[in-house]
Amino acid sequence: MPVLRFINYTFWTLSFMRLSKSFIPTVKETPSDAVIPSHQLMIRAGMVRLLAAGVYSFLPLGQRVMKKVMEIVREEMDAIGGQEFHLPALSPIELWEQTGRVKAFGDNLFHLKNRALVLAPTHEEVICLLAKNHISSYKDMPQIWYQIQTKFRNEPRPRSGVLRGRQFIMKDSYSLDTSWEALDRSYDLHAEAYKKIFTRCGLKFFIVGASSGAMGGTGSQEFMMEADAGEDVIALADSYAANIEVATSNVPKAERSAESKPMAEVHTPNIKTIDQLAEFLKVEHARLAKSVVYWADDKPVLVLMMGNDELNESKLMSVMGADVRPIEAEKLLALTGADGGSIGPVGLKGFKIIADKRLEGANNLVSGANKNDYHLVNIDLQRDCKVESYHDLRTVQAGEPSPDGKGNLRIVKGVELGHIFKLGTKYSDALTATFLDETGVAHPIIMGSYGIGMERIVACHIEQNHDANGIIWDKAMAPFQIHLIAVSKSEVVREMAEKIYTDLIDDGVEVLFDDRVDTSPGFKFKDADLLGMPYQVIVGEKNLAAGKIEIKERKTGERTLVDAADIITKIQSLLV
RNA sequence: CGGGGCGUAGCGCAGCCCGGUAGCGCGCUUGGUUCGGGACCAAGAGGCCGGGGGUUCGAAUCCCCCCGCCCCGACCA
Repeated sequence: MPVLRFINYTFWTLSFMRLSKSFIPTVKETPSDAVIPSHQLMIRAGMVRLLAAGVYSFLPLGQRVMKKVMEIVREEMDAIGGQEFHLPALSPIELWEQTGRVKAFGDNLFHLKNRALVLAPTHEEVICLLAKNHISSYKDMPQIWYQIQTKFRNEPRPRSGVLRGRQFIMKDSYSLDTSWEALDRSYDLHAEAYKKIFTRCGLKFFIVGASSGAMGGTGSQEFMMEADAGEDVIALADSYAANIEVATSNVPKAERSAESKPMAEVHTPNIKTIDQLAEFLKVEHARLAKSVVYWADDKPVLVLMMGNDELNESKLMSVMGADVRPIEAEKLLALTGADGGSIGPVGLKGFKIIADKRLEGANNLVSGANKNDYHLVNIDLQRDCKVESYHDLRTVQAGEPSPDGKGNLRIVKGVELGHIFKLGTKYSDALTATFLDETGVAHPIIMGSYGIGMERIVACHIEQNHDANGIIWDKAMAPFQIHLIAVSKSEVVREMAEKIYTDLIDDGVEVLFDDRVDTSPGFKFKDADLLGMPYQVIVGEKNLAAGKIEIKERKTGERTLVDAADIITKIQSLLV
């Protein structure tokens, strides 16, 4: 559509550029600070430069790619009825105090010294405030509000280039609904839009069940890309995928024996670990109830885990509805009279006691006697102590059977591209954002929130699409579709290349023209592969003498000779 | 925040152990020769050796403090 293309480069951005006049500072050597391919290549291709830890300048080429991604995101958000906003980065701190998130974000929130403002790390509060002031009737909903805007988070350790920065661009959207069913619809619309966005961006991704963490709410899913550089750990099976924070598996429970034997105290000198204990007492791990002691906010809680099962802090946090942290060794001694290896549930006073589901109803168990170097054997959790409740609290391990019965779990690392949350009424309650229903009764607005990391899409695309020579852009993401190279500075070559350049511009084709005169052919080819446009159009003297122009596909390396007269038509056919 | 590494020309690095006032490659400038896979020759420009303090006749080099960057961990919508 020629008209759209016209709009494209008139109002949006120039769709053509001469390399001789552009600022695209490519570098030959791999920067020593960069470890992962996307980071190395984004620097080498002149897309970004570091300004401070976790803070990057986007240079023209990088900015073009970001704009491509933003356009895709805009189109898909608009398609589900989203309305674009631009909310401020500066935000009054009182607003964040009202929702308890000054504390929740802690040091991760940037505070301003000379005003009572914070730099917004996300925008639930601002959205909710707008809703509180202007949404008053069920007739005003549903709404989907979004923006593509810079977020600030004081990450303790930025890393992996733009994958984890202290400042980054996020597409964040928020749904406002009158009911939980309506929230489900808004949530599903987002899930579908996200699938389209990541597919259009040429990313291989998968969706996992996730923890809501400090965002609060009733459910969430993450859109992940498998990558060693990732910071999330994912459990995957044939048809199951979940963040390790919430992943479950079909491991067997500790069996309850028919007979509960009498409990007895056993001297276990110098036994510190579960493995030593199992060896010393000659019992299997399923008979051991390991005690792990945490603070849940300021209350001590003893958690019983089977054998060597690892306690999952995220799960514990959800169960307790509180911040959790391991208890200090001295405090533990003071409260129980024993050290870490000898703690148990029997006769323990002042502790909330919960246990992993694997131990539910078990008997003839071994646990600490709350006396150093002593354990109790034949504990019956129903008979001998008060376990308040059982929950899934363990961290799954690779090789365990999938909870849906299909295959075994494998554990992979992933990068979180997007995250969608059913928030519910957490923010509308805190800020009293209510609406009146058909009968005139007030209810809190039901919210959802949804985020996509823009830089992550770009970096992940490069992680998945590169080779030893450089980036390999997908057409949808490429800053330019065509990298036109005038191989030599001979008159005929230059004239032909110039003609192709202007013809492509007239046609609305995005073209980067390597018109540099004092640069050797090899240098131009290396740059072209590094920058990674989908097609290179190579105008060289010998081919041209035979009336031919070469097209090289970056992805396959495949070269085609085309009659000079047909070159524009040929290029057009490639870009359909 | 804990552990480790690094900071010397725009970039990548050597020199530091063993103190004597700075070097290599790339890039850059000028001239010339090249022109299909990061060309060659010649002549140049460019550094408060991250900052401060100390030791010493003398510090890039040894000692102390600080700052910055990277990696591992902790943390993380």
